[in-house]
Amino acid sequence: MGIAERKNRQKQALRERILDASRRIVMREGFAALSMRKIADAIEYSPATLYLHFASRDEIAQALCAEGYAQLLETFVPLAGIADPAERLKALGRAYVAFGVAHPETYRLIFMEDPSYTGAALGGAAKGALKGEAALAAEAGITEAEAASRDAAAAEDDPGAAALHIMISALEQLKASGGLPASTDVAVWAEAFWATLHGIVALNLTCPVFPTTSLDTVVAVALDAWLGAPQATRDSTQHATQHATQHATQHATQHAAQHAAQARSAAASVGTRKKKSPGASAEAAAQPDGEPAAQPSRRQPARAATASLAAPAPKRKAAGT
Amino acid sequence: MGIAERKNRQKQALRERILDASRRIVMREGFAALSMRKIADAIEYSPATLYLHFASRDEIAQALCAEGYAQLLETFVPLAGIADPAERLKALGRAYVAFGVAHPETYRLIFMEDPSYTGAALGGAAKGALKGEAALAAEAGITEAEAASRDAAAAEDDPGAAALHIMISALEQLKASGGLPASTDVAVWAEAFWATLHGIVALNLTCPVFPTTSLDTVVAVALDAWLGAPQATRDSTQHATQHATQHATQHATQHAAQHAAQARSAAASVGTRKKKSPGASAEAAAQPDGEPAAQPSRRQPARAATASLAAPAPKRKAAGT
DNA sequence: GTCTATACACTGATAGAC
DNA sequence: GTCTATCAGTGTATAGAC
Repeated sequence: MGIAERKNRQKQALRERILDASRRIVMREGFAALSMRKIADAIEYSPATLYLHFASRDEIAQALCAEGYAQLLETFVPLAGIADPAERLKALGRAYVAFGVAHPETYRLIFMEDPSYTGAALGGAAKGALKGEAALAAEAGITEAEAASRDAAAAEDDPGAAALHIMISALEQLKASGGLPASTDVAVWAEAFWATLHGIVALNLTCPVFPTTSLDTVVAVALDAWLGAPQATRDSTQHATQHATQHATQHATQHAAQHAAQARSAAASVGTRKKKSPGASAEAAAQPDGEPAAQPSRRQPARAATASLAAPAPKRKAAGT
Repeated sequence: MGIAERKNRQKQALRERILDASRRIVMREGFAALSMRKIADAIEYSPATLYLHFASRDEIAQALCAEGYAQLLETFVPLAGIADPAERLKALGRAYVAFGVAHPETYRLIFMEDPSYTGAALGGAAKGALKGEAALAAEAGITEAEAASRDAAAAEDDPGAAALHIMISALEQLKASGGLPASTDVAVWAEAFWATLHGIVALNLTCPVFPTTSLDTVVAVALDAWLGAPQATRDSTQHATQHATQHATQHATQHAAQHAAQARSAAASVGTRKKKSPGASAEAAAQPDGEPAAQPSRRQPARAATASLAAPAPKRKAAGT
């Protein structure tokens, strides 16, 4: 069956080329600029060929989403080893925001574009993760290391669920160690916490005046609100929600940022897209390096100064112009 | 100059008709389905005519955004009268989420679609609002009633800034009355708080598995995290972030929901859009009532059960199919 | 089985005739 | 002021060549 295998390999290779080209287009021009014709031009095939490998543009987008989830998970995994659950959650939160800011197009695609995209890698499994598998594991006395390895195993199946798992188990441990009231509903708490992080990233990507000061400061305030001030033992202050806006959390932020930055070298994009430029796609395909040649974006000067990580957001609008 | 005035009136009338038709299309089929041709069909003019009143589709969208901001502000104004600043902030938070869930297409358009839309009504004025005008007012000893009337005055100019103002002044009062540490940076706190609310709404509109339980519960947890448990005086508990997940906050939630629901009668939408149906737009235009004839959406059965307010989210994807 | 060429029904936007 | 005709683009479907 060598022939069949070779054909299969070729098919997979073409599929990979399609995804490569798509990824490049999305990162260069934003998801809205991703068109079947553009992909076809980039890989030098006819548009119809794409449909032999993907049923629709949406399916390509979902494949890219799966990659994005895996990428986000990679950002989380090394942080799962942090001993203190509260610190671990904070590190995860910072890494989450850093990821969204460092890879705006990826984040947009995964969490802000379409429910079918978001659900693609966050379907039933994620629901299971939120519902209490972790709770059972924690109550059974599973160690952190064991939990981490189980997360890693689950990662290949469903990165989204795995990422959730990392957070949930930290939460369970925090609760078990008295860091949270026993009455806390872990699933609800986790969702609300996630929503906070998502809100910060989403507003940063969408709202021109957010944040007015520093993104790190906002993140620090949010983490303190949810997890208490860092160096206090959390029973010495009478109002744990606030205090210490920009203290010792800084180094951890930088660590997370570093990690996120290395996961994928700077997602740059074009502020003002060219109108026509025939052959631009072919040129892109010829470029061997997958990542873009950083082209400075000055869409919102205030933004560049305020975000600690490079986070240009292209005007994503394909259609005809 | 009676002739000129009449012409001006006619021009304004057509502009209004364009916006009316656009609003209807967005609420029926989602923003992505808003096309110039569809609007033109609805008002029975040629597509080119639209460009005499709006420079582009984006400009129409921005006009719709301005309406949406005003609508959101209307939801806030009556809540500005709540005496206790903490309760006021909670009511505002609940109203915000309720608004987003009740008017998903409006919310999407305003806060999740495009930075230029979000910035349209939230430009420099909002930045000013966050920067400390409110702080000065509060320190000068301005009463709540006076502040509210000033907000109302500002509303016509910039609803977005006015809405922010309402929140910021509540925050200032809370801080002044000792509800927050003196070291709190009000602008940062407000942004982080807003991000939490936005995250809840945005995930609810985008992520199929959010929330796994009840939206109200998640909101309650988030409000407690930021503002402390409701009936405690906020210094009796050693860890104020948690406690009381679903206690007495319920009646207030219902109040907010009621208000949001009355502001605009149920934003319904179409789950699976028809493929062609020539004449559908004209039919829509003929319908005198601006609001849609509720057409049940069963996109995500879990969603309908989980959200306490009607929140169908159409598959927003125009393009050709 | 793989792929291309062609076609269809759309999109936003514009030039120019009336 | 309004419309017709048109441009350059879109996702997708299908007939038919290899």
